[in-house]
Amino acid sequence: MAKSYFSICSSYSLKHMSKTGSTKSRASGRTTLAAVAAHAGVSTMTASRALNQPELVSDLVRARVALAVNVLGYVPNRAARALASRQSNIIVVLVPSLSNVVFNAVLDGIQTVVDTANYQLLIGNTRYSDAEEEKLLGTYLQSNPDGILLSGLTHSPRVEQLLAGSGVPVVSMMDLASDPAQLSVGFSQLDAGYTMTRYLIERGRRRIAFIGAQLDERTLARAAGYRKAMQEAGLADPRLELMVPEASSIALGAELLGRMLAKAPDCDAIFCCNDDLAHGAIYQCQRRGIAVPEQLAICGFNDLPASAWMKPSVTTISTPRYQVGFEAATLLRAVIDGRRPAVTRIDLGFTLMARESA
Amino acid sequence: MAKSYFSICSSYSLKHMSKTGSTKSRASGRTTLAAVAAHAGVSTMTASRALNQPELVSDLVRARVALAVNVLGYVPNRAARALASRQSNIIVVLVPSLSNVVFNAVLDGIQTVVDTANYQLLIGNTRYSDAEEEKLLGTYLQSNPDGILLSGLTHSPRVEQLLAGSGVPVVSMMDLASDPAQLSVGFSQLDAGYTMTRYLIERGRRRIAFIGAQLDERTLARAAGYRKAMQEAGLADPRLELMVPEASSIALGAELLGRMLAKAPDCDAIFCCNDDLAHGAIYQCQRRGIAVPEQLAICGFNDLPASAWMKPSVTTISTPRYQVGFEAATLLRAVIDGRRPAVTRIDLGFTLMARESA
DNA sequence: CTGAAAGCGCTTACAG
DNA sequence: CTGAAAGCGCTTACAG
Repeated sequence: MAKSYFSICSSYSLKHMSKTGSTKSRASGRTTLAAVAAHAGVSTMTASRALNQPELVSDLVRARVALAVNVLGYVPNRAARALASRQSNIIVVLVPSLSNVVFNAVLDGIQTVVDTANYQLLIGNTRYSDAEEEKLLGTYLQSNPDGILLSGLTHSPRVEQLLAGSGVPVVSMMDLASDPAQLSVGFSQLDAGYTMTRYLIERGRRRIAFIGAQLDERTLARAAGYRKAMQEAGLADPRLELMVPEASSIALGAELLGRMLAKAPDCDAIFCCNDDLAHGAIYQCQRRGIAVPEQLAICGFNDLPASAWMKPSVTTISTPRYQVGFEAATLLRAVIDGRRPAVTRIDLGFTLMARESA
Repeated sequence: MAKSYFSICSSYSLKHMSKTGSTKSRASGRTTLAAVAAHAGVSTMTASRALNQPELVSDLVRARVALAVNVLGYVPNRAARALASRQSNIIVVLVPSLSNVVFNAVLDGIQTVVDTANYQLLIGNTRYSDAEEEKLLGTYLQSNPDGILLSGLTHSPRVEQLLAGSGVPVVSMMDLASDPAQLSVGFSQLDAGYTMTRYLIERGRRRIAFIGAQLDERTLARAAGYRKAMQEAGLADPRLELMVPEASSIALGAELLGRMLAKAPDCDAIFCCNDDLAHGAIYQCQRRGIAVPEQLAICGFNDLPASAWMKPSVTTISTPRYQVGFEAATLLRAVIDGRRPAVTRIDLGFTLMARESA
């Protein structure tokens, strides 16, 4: 099979060469639409139409062009198409992490929508860094994307400037924008933090600590929700907060548990800003012989797969991440297609999963 | 800042419009290199050189072009560049999963290499499906990539055909090719499976089971290594193997533990084809009151972060996934740059992590 | 060190 | 339903 493919290629090359003459050619050597058209005995633009708007072309032409495509092994040149049509069919997605299950699910949701169209996804990992985000956006803007999907509501001035200058439609994912002019899909991170803290208070916990890492906008919003609930209940105490800029991990959770306990030995619950930290904290408790939840309640955020299976299972907030990706991409497509969305802010909510650990 | 940016844009637009005249223009409206050149008072190609080969241009020209770029907010059009230069500066990466920590690390390693050059990564998630891989490759080939990074050694005939037809250099990741003409970076999955099984045998285990999911090439190679060791030791028994096509997960590991125990109640060790399954199996043991490793030894593969922290910690194989990505991308770059690699098969090895669970 | 011309491989109006 | 011409925004030889 591979062999016949090669021979077809070379026979075409010969024809092509003799036609063009042996003068310096800048051609790439790959089969062009012009070659397909010649093979099918139609003009280039008719061949183009047969491929892109087949309903505008006669059955005969469509069949002959299809045959030529197969025989010559034609692969359209996307760069040429993008240049001529001034439409890249590219959607850029910027996420702060690829190793985070949350953003994997978001990407999955986006992919599902994108797969139904002829879009190509340009995925960028900002690694929670403004500088990286600026760099990636600058690079990806060169590809003239039709739309952009961003994680989070707030971005650096440089990013805002690039975005404004490009005029490309943007949808923000994960949290809800206060400005209705900003398209956003997610849920209120602050409300979720508040809800979890209220849950702990209602279960009788009083010295509730908050452990936060990475300090990205979502962690900060969850912390704000925690603080609000603690203040309302008259339980607020700054010594109960431990915020570090390092990346979340199980190892960090284990370490922060120790630091928190040293800082506030009387704390009776720990709200971890995500499940990775919660898992690490629980494993550390197991190593230290601290009973969870009897001595210390521990809860997380995001409901990672392990949270339901661990012993004790982990109380956490389940987040609609797949839906976030799906709805954000759907919204973006609508805007790209020129439809004015009725709702500019899509709240997908969250669910408290009460389990054994808190 | 955003405001001043806008005003610059519009003032330029006016100039541009008046120059072009009000005839039907197909222009995108974005600043072109020609506009930059005009602003700097040089020809378009000199402006191009100032940007791409600054050393070939006078200091004065370089400065004037740089100024024009800033004033006009020029963003190069990648499609135009790709078309004119017949070089896309795109590298395609196809991985079977994005939610797997292993491939996240591989992508990280690739990114590190790619970031040092002006390459753009086109990341595709094949979801362990040949059909998806064919579709993605077909689409990505339209972008005329300079190189391709593939996961695994074997691919469908259609993929092989597309690859051969494109003439684009390919490096295979994760396992080692037997054919030296095929560029590969990874380690022997079979040897790793063999090594783990030998370890269990040497620790006195006799009824060693193998649990495999997904049944991708790597799982199959690990199973082959397991089988080889079991046969050599005269311990082989088909009832000790449980292979299912479903995707690996903690939940599946928990389920398969039950099925394995029902199938072979006398088994004294379970080699799980990856850590997700091992974690699920261990959690299930905790729920059933089965002592690990006393009653049943359980080991995994890949050394996920939780494996070192769980109680019991998990015996597993640590794999050089970041290095795989890094070395594969480095090798691919060398080939793209026309260097003939001295070694076509890079063995990065693996490490057995002996911990509490086995 | 700099430039006029041609061309990369497509699609877009405009005709017929 | 089909086609001749122009153009998208860059870079590549080739000169000077």
